Amino acid sequence: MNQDMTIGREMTIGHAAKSSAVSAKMIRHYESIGLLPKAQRTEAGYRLYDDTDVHTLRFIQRARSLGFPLETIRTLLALWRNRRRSSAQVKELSLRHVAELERKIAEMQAMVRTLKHLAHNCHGDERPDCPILDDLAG
Amino acid sequence: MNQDMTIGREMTIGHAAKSSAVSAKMIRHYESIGLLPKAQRTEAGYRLYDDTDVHTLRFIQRARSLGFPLETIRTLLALWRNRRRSSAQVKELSLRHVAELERKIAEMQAMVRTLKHLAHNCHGDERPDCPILDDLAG
DNA sequence: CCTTGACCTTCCAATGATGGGAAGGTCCAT
DNA sequence: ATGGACCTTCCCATCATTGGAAGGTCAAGG
Repeated sequence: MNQDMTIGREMTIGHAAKSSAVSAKMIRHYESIGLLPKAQRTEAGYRLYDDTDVHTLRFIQRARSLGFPLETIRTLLALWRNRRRSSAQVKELSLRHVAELERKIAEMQAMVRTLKHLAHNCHGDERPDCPILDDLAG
Repeated sequence: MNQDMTIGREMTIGHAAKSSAVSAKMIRHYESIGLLPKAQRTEAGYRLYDDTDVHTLRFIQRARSLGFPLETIRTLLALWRNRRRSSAQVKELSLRHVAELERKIAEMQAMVRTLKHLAHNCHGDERPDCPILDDLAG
């Protein structure tokens, strides 16, 4: 009687999407690249997800929100599932990702510094003279 | 006698690429999307570039190195060529770009902060316990 | 004259993560 | 039975760039 309400938490892709904050489009995509196992299907071909699947999707979503690339997330998922993992591996992956983020941040900060300097020296009025264009023109 | 050496600075795409630090591939691509005018051609169909073209390519290269997207560079090139431009327009484009860069920087910095915090609390040894995975798993 | 190697050409495809949309099938309530 | 809200697969677009295949051109040297 309460089988549908409390036990069988199977849901269609739209519900799994809302529960995990991962779009249905991306859920299908993750399955297609093997990041998620192939979902169960109804007789009509609809994908079905359970709580475990949603848990995995949330894991992916959180990892994406921290900027991890999907290939790294693939490894993180394997480590998460592996009870004999070493935390050193996870930490290593994370710190490499941090290093990559910091590299990109530094790159962008250099751009910002240069641009602010150039813009600071630009009148920004109706006159055509512009140190920004002068810089770009070499 | 010195026509080839000093006056006719026409060169093939490979030379233009080296002179501008823009790859031949990208020069062709920029032409195909209309960022560069169609290059002159030899009878055999080889593209030919002169100093003005190389100047434009360097402009693009420099703008790319400051992170400007190609569509913005299209506008910057038009302003560069327009003697009646207002420096205000250039400054506006630049500051919008700076704002976008700063937005991305802040986003990445938040990721770095979180990841460093998590990694700091991770033993990073052979044990499986890992606050990073705990966080991702929610 | 012919070969070799370094150029050049166009066209197609991949990257990484995501979104948009078409064409068509399914499910459920009215 | 009809409509609307789902679902399916498939293709395409983004952004800037690179890689490669298949083939043409050019200059130097044997």
